Amino acid sequence: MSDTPIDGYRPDVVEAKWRARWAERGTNNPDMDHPTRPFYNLMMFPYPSAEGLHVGNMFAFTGSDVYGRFKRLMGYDVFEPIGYDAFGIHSENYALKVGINPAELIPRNIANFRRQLERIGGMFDWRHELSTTDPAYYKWTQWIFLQLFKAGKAYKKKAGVNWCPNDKTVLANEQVEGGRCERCGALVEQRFLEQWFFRITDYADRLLRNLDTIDWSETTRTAQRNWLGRSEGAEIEFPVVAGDSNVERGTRNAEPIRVFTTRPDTLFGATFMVLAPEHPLVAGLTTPAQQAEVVAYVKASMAQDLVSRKVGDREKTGVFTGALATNPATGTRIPVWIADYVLMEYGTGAIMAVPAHDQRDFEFARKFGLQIVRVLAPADSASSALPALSEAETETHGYVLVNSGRFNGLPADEGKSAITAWLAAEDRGNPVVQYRLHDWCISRQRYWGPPIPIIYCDSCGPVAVPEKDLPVILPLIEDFRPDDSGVSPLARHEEWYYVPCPTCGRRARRETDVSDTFLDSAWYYLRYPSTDFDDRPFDPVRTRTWCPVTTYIGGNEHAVLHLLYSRFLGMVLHDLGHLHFDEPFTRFRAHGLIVKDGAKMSKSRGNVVIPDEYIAQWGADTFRMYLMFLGPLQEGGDFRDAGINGPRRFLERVWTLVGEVEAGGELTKEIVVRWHATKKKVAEHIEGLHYNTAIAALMELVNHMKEAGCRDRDMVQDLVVMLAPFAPHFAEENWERLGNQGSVFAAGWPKWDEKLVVSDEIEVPVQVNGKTRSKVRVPRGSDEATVLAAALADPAVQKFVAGKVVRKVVYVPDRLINLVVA
RNA sequence: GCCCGAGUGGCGGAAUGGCAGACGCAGCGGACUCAAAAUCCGCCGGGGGCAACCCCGUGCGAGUUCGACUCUCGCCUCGGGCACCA
Repeated sequence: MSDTPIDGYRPDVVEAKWRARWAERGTNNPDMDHPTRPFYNLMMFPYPSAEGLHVGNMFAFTGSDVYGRFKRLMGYDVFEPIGYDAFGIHSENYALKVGINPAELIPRNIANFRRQLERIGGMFDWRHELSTTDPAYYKWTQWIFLQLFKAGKAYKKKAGVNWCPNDKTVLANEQVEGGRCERCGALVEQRFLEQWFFRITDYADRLLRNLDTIDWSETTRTAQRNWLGRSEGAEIEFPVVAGDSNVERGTRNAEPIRVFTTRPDTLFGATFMVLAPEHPLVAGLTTPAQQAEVVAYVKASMAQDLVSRKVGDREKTGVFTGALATNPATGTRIPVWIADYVLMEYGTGAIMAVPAHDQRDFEFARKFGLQIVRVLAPADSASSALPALSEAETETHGYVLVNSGRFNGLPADEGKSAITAWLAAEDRGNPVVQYRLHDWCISRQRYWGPPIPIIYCDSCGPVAVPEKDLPVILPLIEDFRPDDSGVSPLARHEEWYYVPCPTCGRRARRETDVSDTFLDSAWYYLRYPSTDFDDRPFDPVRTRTWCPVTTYIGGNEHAVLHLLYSRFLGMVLHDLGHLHFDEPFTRFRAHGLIVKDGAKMSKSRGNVVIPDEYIAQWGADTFRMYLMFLGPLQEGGDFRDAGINGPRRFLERVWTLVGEVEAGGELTKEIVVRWHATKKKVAEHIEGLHYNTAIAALMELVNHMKEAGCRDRDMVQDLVVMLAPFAPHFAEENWERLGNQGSVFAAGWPKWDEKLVVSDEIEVPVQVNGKTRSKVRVPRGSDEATVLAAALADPAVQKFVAGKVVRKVVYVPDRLINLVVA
């Protein structure tokens, strides 16, 4: 009986005990007002789905938590908040599916998320928990809208928008994938509706430039650069022929057509022009003879959705307007066409078509029998013989201008600047920078979001809701189903819809659109430190103390949307004097994905793993260690539950080790070196988010201790501290078992002695002709002669050197010696 | 099509241009046990050899180097993003 261990490792007991202690003692709550070394450790907050957090979420949260806990041990006051991104189409669609109001559904989901997040042992400061659906939160989302509205950064315009006929709402361009709704997969159509936009394009240049100043994952920065889509080129004016010929043809409008091109070097090859069907000049240009055809084409292309129009491999279509324009370089008269491959929302909505050097123009010219003139040729080709093209020649490197008058012979890139300069001198064009980025459409004709705080008055126009009247509460309505009208269901709720005008007091109507979920999440990091203030969105002192976010970890699926919008809003709020910084996230790292059987986890694949049962069976600490041991945080890993044994066995071993400690024993030099080296190595690995190798280093130390029969108390204690970021409950319990008071997180990361990190005697591999043949033991820092002598004395080396001449010796101190023989 | 990222044992994965396969899983052998589990010890890329050892080996093909998983060039495959953006 007495030899039965009564203190075996019981994760459930240990974890429940420490969850309660942390809550009771406020272990995870930093001093918000007087931190000595504030560190804002942020993880992208989750959308509280009905299914709960899956293993992929747990991987990400734990990854962020390990880092926060590590920083805590390194002596920082770490603020690690958590909240819920609970508004949006996703929640609403689910609510529609199950027929329960999201206002009822969401709190349930949140409760489940909270339970899971507590169970996994996150170092969250629950005092600052938030949900975007809380009026105390969205009051300030509305306030932010008003700041942008007042600053002229929010505006309303009628816009061709992506309309999902199934979700019955407008979608942002970002929510359309391959012509289909990102959420439901329905084919998206084009509709024209009044929409609210934020002027993010005003910030395109700054959003791009600042990318060089922030410490972000390179993949994320690249994604943002591509999304911003900067191109340099020229805007060029093509006069519409106003002379007799056009008058005869019946063209009434002689306003010039402006085009944007990135290839001014090919100007001499522009043999026709194409306008987008929606282009305002189309009506005026069209000749009576072409009228019927043009009108029919415009109508047909408007009926299409915005997205399927943009599918690149479609057969080209278009019609001739009857008008002619003049190529400003050649003076030639060229026909003006309309075609839907030219998009109104990019550039000027009109192009000069250079079929010889642009594939789209080439296809169009082929189909409609338009002229193709080559104006670039390989520098080494005979100028006389230019064969007909079978596809557009888009290469520029090594190409020179031909058929381009006085620019002939110039390399393409020089031609670009020369022609642009000439156009500018002639006042027919100028250099221009274009961005692919569009303004951010923030309105949604839906129910489950913060109402946009605007009131429409017949006499005063659109009026901002006074800030004292915020929040505009989202009313709880029975029928939140969107309909086909293009108007939010809120319009059907009359006592909410009609309000007195804040300016004149007459009966007016509320804006019924709600704002995009991305607006909620674009500023939540600002709210966290200030959730205890209800009279301001973010307290200036708190914000100055904690922001910008020190380290942000999240998924790369938000590389362009959320992260770009947050940056934009940061810039706006900075420029309006609300923030002392304009980049919200100093350091951002994208975590990888957890895959299951080689495939991304998703509901549709049916391979989503729910962590609860694993945590119940193995404990949160084992599960955390297992997830972190799978692979590098930034790369993700393959979830196979067989491997969870490993970390559990390891924790058991450490548990046993703690029970066997003895103080003051003699330590071998070797084990001391390993001990110090591990303290350093693990810290470095965690800092670099290489948690898998950090854990491996701890395992190695334990293996060596067992091998050496070492049960040194100090060493075991350091081991427990180093385990704390990964297995926090376990570490707390063992810290206590070792006789310590208080939290292990107050202990600080174990100090290492730089002199003891490396041993005095080392093994140097000996290579002969680059192949390792032996190793020699020499004192650290030995010079070449010493190591060479030792190497040559080694029989294993002699075997390969005997009878040969050593031509060269490469010696890398303390690393390797290579003998080159022949 | 363009832009990122990645290809290493049966599996997850390690390796500032310097001992390829750390650490772990699975597997095999052994100890303990009436037995099993747990635990502990050993083996564990392929080929050859009784053995000491030797040869081959990091998606494929070249190259740079005393030395290449690592750098360069050209391919192949997979994952992700963008895409009629002028």
